[in-house]
Amino acid sequence: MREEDLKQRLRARDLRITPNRLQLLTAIDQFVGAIPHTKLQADLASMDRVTLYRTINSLLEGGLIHRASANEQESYYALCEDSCQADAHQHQHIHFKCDTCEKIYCLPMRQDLHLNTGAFRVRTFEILASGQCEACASLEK
Amino acid sequence: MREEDLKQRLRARDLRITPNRLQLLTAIDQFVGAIPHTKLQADLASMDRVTLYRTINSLLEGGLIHRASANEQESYYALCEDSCQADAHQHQHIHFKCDTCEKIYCLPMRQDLHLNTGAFRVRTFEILASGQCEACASLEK
DNA sequence: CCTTTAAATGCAACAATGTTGCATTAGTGA
DNA sequence: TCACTAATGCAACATTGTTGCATTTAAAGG
Repeated sequence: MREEDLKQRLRARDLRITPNRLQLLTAIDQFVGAIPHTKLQADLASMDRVTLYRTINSLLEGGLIHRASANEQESYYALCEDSCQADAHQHQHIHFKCDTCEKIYCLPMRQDLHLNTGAFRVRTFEILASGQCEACASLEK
Repeated sequence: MREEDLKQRLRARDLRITPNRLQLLTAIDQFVGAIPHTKLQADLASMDRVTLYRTINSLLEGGLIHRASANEQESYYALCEDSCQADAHQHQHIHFKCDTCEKIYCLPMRQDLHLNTGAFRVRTFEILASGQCEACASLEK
């Protein structure tokens, strides 16, 4: 994605354009799949550790990125779609962790999932899946 | 659940029966929904912090309990169904977090979910949902 | 019931992860 | 260019999770 596009996204959410934010967005954007926090910290070593946490938070609150869980301690981050609203993320996608390469992918949901949960009213949901990704599967053949 | 049942589960997995393990299982069993780690630590304050971590790990590996993610840092734990195998947990259920009371519930899946993920081969999955639970919904009326 | 042995426990120290306060710097609108 | 507020860096702290090691204990066999 071009830097101008990233700047545009920041402006759209009334977030100031700073070198740190652009660096962070670029790192997230260029990584295939959702990027682990530790990788961000390694890649953006020039940025203060605390600033990284706070910058991530700003972008989360602004709805530019979202956090992908993975049934572990570590957090992963990915860019949001344009359609995401800051207050009501509709991530109708699957966070898929490959058992082989350990990357986290954000896959689109190809069907409308209706969770039949009786009297429990579902507002949002997220699916964590694991298995083997396309790339690793084709390597095995 | 009776203590004898809990002991039986430990025996079935070749895990020694100790007061700590029984305490931990009882705490998890009696809590409505999946119990947060911090709550375990508070309830089992007599148990060493490290021992708690190790005991949880033993029970996880033995397949007596499972971890429920919740798009946050904190881990939650719940008893497994009898059908769970230690090596291949098939938790075809939904981890539902109530926005109001913040409890985590393990809801059964009432339908067979087929995740259409193309060349990505799904081995296991977990669904994290949030919204309003039955109890909180009925209080509002 | 006693002995033996490996597993479980408690404690200390450490490591990793995340947070808060505050002084300084920098982005943005006037 | 100025003024104002948000963003940053640094130090300190808090929380969460891990490792090593000496001691205790569950449970199997005589």
